Amino acid sequence: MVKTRFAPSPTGSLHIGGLRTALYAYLYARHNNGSFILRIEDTDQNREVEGATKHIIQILQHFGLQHDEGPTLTESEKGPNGPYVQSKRTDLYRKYAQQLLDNGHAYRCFCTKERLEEMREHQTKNKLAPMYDRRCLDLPQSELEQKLKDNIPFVIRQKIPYQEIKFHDIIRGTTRFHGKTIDDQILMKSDNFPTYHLANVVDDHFMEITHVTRAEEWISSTPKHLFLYQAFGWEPPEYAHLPLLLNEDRSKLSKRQGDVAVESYIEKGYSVESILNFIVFMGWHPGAGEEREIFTLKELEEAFTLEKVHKSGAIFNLEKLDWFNWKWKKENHHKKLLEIAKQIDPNVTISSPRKEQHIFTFQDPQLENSFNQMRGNEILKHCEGFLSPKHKDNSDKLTNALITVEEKILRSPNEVTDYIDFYFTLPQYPKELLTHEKMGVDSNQALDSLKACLEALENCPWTLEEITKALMNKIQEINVKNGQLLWPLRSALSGLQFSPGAFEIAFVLGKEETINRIQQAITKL
RNA sequence: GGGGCCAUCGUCUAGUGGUUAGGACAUCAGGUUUUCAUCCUGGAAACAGGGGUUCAAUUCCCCUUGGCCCUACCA
Repeated sequence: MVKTRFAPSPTGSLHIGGLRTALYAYLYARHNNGSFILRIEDTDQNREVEGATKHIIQILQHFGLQHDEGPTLTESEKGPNGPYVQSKRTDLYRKYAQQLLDNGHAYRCFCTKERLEEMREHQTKNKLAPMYDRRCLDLPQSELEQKLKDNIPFVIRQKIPYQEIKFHDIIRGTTRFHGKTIDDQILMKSDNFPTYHLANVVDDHFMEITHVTRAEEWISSTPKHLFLYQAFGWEPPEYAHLPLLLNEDRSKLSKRQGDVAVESYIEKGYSVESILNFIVFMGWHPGAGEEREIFTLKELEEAFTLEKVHKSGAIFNLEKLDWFNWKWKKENHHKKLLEIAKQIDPNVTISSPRKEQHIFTFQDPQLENSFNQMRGNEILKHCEGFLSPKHKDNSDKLTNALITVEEKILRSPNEVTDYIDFYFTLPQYPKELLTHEKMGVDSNQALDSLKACLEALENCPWTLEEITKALMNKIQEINVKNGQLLWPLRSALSGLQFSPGAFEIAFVLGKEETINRIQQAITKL
């Protein structure tokens, strides 16, 4: 059975690259009806961040990447091969470190950090590879015993065999290394905690991991791990080294050059689906003949194979994420509106002048009202967190206002305040805004048009339909082009260069405020 | 310095020993729309370079170049 694992260290919020690594491991396990394990690698006590483990579990859960074995939110664990937190397994690592010592595959090293530093400095200066010089490899028995008796701190180093080693990687094929180029790795630190290399091998073995999926940066450590498997006489797992996620300048994706915390993308309003789709395609593609652009998690589970993962890194470019997010939200929003409309009025007529845009015509204006109310609530869900308090007071007005900027909110919910503020406060604007040369609106025309609007709206019942009808009739009556009347009206009502259409704005503002704004504009001209 | 990995439009990518090298995002132009957006149509845009192998190479091999990763008592 296939068994994969995600093994993060709890050093802070989950990195977006880490999420992708987890996703690939999860998908591969599910694709093969295997299991997916979460293991916490907290062997560096200095870097551990309080609450990070919980945070990681929550994020994985948020994305639906349920693990079959590992720690849980209730601080218990599930699975037969626990504990799944390395700091609780230290006895195991000590036992196997001792075994390595006994078999001559490892040795104690008493060198101080200062000496190691000096040695490295010297090597670098002489253009040599910085590597441990094995001074402590063959310490005479008496000296060794004396140092132990004196309680001199030591580490345990792996004795790397000076021989060639090759291994197969599912993504990259065969790679060769020579032992002579590999440093004698520290396996146990002087605080008696293991390093990644030892803990990782021991755990993967006892947790029966069949496929190790991890980032490319681990390739050069793989021979060390393989030598360890050799020393223990264990069967190594299959490896798949994943391509890196890159900064704009092609270096490894880092905090310094942008946001890498998964959490912050969730906070910014990116949906689970869009994040998942975005990251899964940075480094993988199902191959020829695949035309779907957006996958559900289930569909990904079916489609995913490690063989189709790419070799080269991918630049983490947010433009596409924005597109995924918007596309997904839009589709879902319109699906939902369709549902709601049919629920409210089974006889509703729906026309679709454009792709994924619908015009709903209800039998009864009363039904239309309740539909609009629900529609507004739907939009509100997308932007609630970004709404400024001063817009929250008038709920009817808010609902209608939101509907007029629906698409824009789906695209960037965080800008909702900018989109709707003009409904609540008329911006200061120059009188030039009311004119438009290309459309044939000079200030005389603007004045005439606005006065005509006043006439048209004076006795107009205040529904969107009636407002539209009244103004369009007026346009015919005074014989101007649409834009000649509608441009000055729209700009008078919004005070903005760009805004929703004049009819909708008038409807949202209400009769009194509409007339008021038109009159204000007239005094400017 | 040593070791390793990688290389198709700006970005994510499809693809093949013979293709007009395909798609998406971004971008540009035109159209629809009272403005912006949306929507529709169209355009520009890539096989890093040099050698082989071959009738034929973007595809296979080698070299060069470039980028990246590792080179910690971090993972």
